[in-house]
Amino acid sequence: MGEAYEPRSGCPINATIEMFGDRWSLLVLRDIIFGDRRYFRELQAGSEEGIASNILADRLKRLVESGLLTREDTRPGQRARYSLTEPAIQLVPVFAQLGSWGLRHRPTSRALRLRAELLEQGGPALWHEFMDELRREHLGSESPARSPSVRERLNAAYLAATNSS
Amino acid sequence: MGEAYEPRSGCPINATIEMFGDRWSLLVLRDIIFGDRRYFRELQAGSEEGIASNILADRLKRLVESGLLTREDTRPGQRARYSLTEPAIQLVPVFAQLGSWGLRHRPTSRALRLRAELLEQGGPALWHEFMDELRREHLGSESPARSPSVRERLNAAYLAATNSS
DNA sequence: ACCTGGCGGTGGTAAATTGCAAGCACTATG
DNA sequence: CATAGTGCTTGCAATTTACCACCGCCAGGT
Repeated sequence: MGEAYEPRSGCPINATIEMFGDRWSLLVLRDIIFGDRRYFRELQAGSEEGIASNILADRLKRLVESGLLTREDTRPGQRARYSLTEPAIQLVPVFAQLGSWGLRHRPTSRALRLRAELLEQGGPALWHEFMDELRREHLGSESPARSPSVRERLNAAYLAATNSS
Repeated sequence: MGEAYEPRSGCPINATIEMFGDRWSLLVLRDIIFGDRRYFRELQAGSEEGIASNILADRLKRLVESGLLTREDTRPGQRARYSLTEPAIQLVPVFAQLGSWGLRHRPTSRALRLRAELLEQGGPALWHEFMDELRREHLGSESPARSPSVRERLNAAYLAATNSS
């Protein structure tokens, strides 16, 4: 994977799977999108699944090469911020469907399930509101911010569940 | 992967990725769902991406173990038919979103792109019609069949594109 | 100048996965 | 009896993945 290589077939589903069809790429993007993690160590330390540092480094590099992330270029030793690109932001509906399927057919923890449930209930309208929010944060687009943000709502539900259980 | 193992985390997205997060599982399901391939050699010979027989055998076994497919049990030497289960049928919206993303952000061939475009234009209504169709074919549920079927429509568009180009 | 802690990684190694080519046991057909 | 077709299985080499420890760089404090 990585840069622009030739896909095995011209099928859109295959072409997508070839970019994300591994155990980590989508999880890294998930943490950036829903967890608002922008820096290497934030991503590593906050990882639910415990990603190893070299795998995280490799995936970040591939995601940058394939145009899903941009990396603020800094001198070595200084922390660099990663930002989503428009293609990555458009993965929100994919995440919503993956989450919906998972909460119906896989064992999940109550707190983490809530995000997927809210995204499902909110439907495409909520997804697009969230995508606009991500464009503001990551692309610096100039559109009015609503409050509370979608992520704040998702996190509030998560926190409420972890405290009350 | 395979049978019911403990997921790395309780996140629905991760739980889903752990089932399909490889380069072949989803493609096998795609061919069964959209290509109506039900037998081992049909799947191997018709594969756009050229799956090897041992990998196909492994993935079919895992998909059966994890409850996404059922295998008609036959005497050895006789061909066995694979059928989708309800969880697998509910992957249709996931495929639709993966296809939509792929045709916007990845190079795809015109003919194969059409299926994804039709699924996108049809929206959730078409997805559910298609899922009902799959339930009839694979689960033997008793509901009235419409004509032409969704798959017939998808394939007709595909064939029209391959002939005219 | 020097230490300290945070920063984004790299290297070594072992395990798992993949892909290719053959072959196998069985059944149905002629 | 031979042939073709069924769903796989077996070796084996090559690649990929993953875990662990460790590294060099820079900023800030003293």
